[in-house]
Amino acid sequence: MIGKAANTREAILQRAVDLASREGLEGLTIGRLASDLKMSKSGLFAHFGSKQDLQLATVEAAAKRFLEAVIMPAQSAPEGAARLRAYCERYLNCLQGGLFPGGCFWAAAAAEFDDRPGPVRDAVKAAVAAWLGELERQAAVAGLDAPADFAFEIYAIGLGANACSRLLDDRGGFERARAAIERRLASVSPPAPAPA
Amino acid sequence: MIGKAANTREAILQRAVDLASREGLEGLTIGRLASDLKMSKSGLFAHFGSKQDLQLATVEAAAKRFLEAVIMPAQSAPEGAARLRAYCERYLNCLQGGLFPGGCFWAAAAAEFDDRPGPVRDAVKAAVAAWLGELERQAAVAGLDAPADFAFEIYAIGLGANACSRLLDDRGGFERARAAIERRLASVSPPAPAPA
DNA sequence: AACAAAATAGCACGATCGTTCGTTCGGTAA
DNA sequence: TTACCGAACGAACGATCGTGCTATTTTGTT
Repeated sequence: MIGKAANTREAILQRAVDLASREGLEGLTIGRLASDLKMSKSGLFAHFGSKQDLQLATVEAAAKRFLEAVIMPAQSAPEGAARLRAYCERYLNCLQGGLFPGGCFWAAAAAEFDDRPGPVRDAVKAAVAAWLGELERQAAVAGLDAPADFAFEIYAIGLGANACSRLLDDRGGFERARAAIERRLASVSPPAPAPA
Repeated sequence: MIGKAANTREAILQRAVDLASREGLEGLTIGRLASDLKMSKSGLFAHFGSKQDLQLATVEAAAKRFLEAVIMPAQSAPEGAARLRAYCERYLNCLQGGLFPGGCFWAAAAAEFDDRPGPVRDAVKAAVAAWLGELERQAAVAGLDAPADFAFEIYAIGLGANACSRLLDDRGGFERARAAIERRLASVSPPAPAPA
């Protein structure tokens, strides 16, 4: 046993990601988080030292959750169009399945911190840029003629689907997103065959 | 003259829209707003009666600003593809030109309130739905085969361009957005001729 | 110029924010 | 058993939040 602090910290961060996806990284309050976890404010606070450090750790935990739910499971698909399909399908499934209970963490964090310079913004920006970069890389492998344009559109469609379902209560946005993505991929790779 | 309160209220709301586009509708604080305008908190507060009413009035003022900068000027273009082009061009120009100094007010408000039931969320939702509805209507007039899908994509691309420029500091997102939109419109209507 | 009404300021309240401090508890090592 | 150390706690700090009250100033009407 190397210390139970790590476990506690992990539990705090999982809850923090959930809370932040609903209330935002700023609306994520130490008192609220502590009472949710039945801890004292000060006991929780001691794990981080400042609210900004808590926010940074929360962003990191959200990135890990996204990585494990979307990126890693898709690594079994061959690079290129197939992996792009795996990424998009998993991303949309995660939105629908509630990977983040308050809607896409990154959409919320991006909107909240895009105008607040500082380490938190930098961390969010790095995570989103990595996602866009990976999309672009796979698009290049797939042979799309403008990989950066494609990555932009995929990213935008994800934002749209998230907003559609969360704000407008229109779950149909997911299907529209799937169709829009498939429309672009079909030009370089035929759609996956229907299961037997 | 029926009272100068209306003028003061208007000045407050203009500043409130600016502030909310940067800090969010919740980060929009009465004290901050008052000191920005060199007013007392209570003097400002008296115009609204509650923070929620201030937020609702701010949403309304943002809708008016958007209407006057994007919707109304485009009414001179004939309905259909031409008006869609006018909408999109004006929307993107407004993002670039700083109609809202903190990036698209609606993108920020949508992300912030999509999980907070209440009158503010309803107002934001209504405004976004109206924008989407108008896009869909014009897409139908233009003869696109799936107007709702088109409206969704336009909306998503707007969100993407906003995030791209605000979070990623990539102004190129605007050009990508223009290209993506034109790609869809070109199928039913040739691009506008280059000026002589 | 006097007066009523409207608009703004001043002040204080309870609550909550992030943060600090001193203390207590539980487990490990000597 | 005793000494110790990391983890969590409870109380409190100053600041700021939204929100009431009561003056005071400004405005429009006579």
